[in-house]
Amino acid sequence: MKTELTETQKKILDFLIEQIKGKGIPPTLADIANYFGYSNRATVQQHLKAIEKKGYIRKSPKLSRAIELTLEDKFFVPKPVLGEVAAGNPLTIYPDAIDTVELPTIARMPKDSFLLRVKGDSLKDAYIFGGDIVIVNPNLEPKNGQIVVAILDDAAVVKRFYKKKNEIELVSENPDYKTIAIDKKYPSFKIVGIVVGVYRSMNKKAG
Amino acid sequence: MKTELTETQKKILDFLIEQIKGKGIPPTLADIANYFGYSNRATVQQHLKAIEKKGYIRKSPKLSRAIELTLEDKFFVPKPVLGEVAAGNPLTIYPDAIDTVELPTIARMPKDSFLLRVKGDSLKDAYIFGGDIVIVNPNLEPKNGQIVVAILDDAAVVKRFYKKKNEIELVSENPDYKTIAIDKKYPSFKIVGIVVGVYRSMNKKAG
DNA sequence: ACCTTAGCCATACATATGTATGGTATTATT
DNA sequence: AATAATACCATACATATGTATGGCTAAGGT
Repeated sequence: MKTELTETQKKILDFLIEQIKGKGIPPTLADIANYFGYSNRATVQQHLKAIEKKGYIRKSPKLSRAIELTLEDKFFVPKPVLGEVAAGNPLTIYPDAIDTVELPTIARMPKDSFLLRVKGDSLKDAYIFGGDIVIVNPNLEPKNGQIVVAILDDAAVVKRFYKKKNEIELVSENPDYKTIAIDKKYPSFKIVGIVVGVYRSMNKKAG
Repeated sequence: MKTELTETQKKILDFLIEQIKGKGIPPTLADIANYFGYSNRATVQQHLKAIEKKGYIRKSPKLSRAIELTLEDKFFVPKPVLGEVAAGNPLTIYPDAIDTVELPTIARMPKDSFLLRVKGDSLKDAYIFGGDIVIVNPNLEPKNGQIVVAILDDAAVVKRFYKKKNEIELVSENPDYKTIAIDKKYPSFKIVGIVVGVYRSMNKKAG
C-alpha cells in the first residue's frame, strides 16, 4: 500500500511531524511553502497530494490545517531517547539518540524536557524499574528528596538528591547500592534535570 | 493578572483545551460556534477576546486556528480522572470525574482513551501501584496476558486478562489476591478497555 | 526520440476564516 | 433610573487558505 516517499516528500513529511507533534498545530500550505522557500502554495499542494496518495497523511478538503498523520492510527509515534541512564551503576550517556521508544500519542514532550530509559534497579524502592522511561525537566532546581538525573564523570545516573553542607548526596532507593557523595566543587559533576514523571508502555509484557 | 472567567467563558476554554490537547488541533471560530450552537462566529470571537484579555489564551491575528493555551507554560494541564479502579478489591466507579490529575503535557490523551487512578496493590508485581494513573484505551480487543480494566457488578477492577474456554479469568499480579473467574455469559461483566500505559507524577514524594 | 515522474512556478477562483461594527436582551451594580 | 457587563445576533468586509489548471525544466527508463 504505502509506497516509498521521495527525498523532498520525506522532508515535507518530517516537517509536518515536527510541527504537529512538536508545535502541536499543523501548518498551512503557506507555512510549508515559506519554510522550504517555495514561492507558491500550489507546489506544496502537489507534494501533499503525493504524500497523501502514498498513505502517510490524510487531508480534509477545504479546511485549513486539516492535515492528519496516518501514523497516529498506530497510536505510537517515534520519539528519540537521548541515552540510557543507570539507576544502578553509571553508564555512558550517548551524544545522539541511541534508541527510539514507541511513545504513544499520549506522550507529547513537555517543552525542553527529554526522555531517558532507565537501566538497572537501584530505584526499585521508588517504583522505578529498568525499561521505564523517565521524563526529565532540565529547567527546574532540584530540591532535597527529588529524583534527579546527574552526570558524573561522563556517565549518567538517576538518584534521589540531597544537598548537604559541602557536598551533594545521591542515594539509591535500593539498599544494594551505596550512596554517592560528591563535593560541590567537583568539576565533572552536573545535575542534568529533575525527573518529573515516569512512563511505562504496556506493549511489552510488564515485569 | 488573571481574572476569573465567567461560566460561558470557562466552557469555551474547556472546549479549547479538549480540542487542543485531545484532538491535537485548535478549532476555528466556526467550529466553536457550531459546537455551542451559536449561529454566529462573532459571538465566539467576543468570547475569545474576553478570555485572551484575562490571560488564558494567546491569539495570533488573522491566522486560522491560531489559539495557544497560556496554561501550557506551566507544563501541566488538568485532566479529569474518571474514577478509581481497584487493583485489589472492586470499588465503585464514579459517573463523573472524581479528581483531577496534573498530567504533564507529555501526556496527551490518545483519542477516546481515559485515565483511571489505581487504588490498591494487587498489581504490584506488574509494577503498578496505588496512586498511579493508568491510561485506558477502550477501543482495543484484549489479548491474553494484557492488563485490562473491567466492570464487574458495577465495580471496576484492573487485572491481567486471560480468555479460557467458557470463562474469562482476571488474575492479580499479587499472590495475596485470588483469581476471579467469570462465565462469558455473565450479564453484569464488561471489559472497559486495555491499559496501554502507566504514568506516575513525581510531584508528590514517590513511594 | 518518446514518455513518465518529480519538482517548481504563475494565475485564477471559491470559500473558509478572522475581524469590525452595530444592534437587542438580560442581569447585576450603583 | 442609570450604568456596566455579559451574552447573543446580523451584516459586511478583507484576506488567509485550499484548490484547479496549465506550463516549464531536469532526470531516467523504454
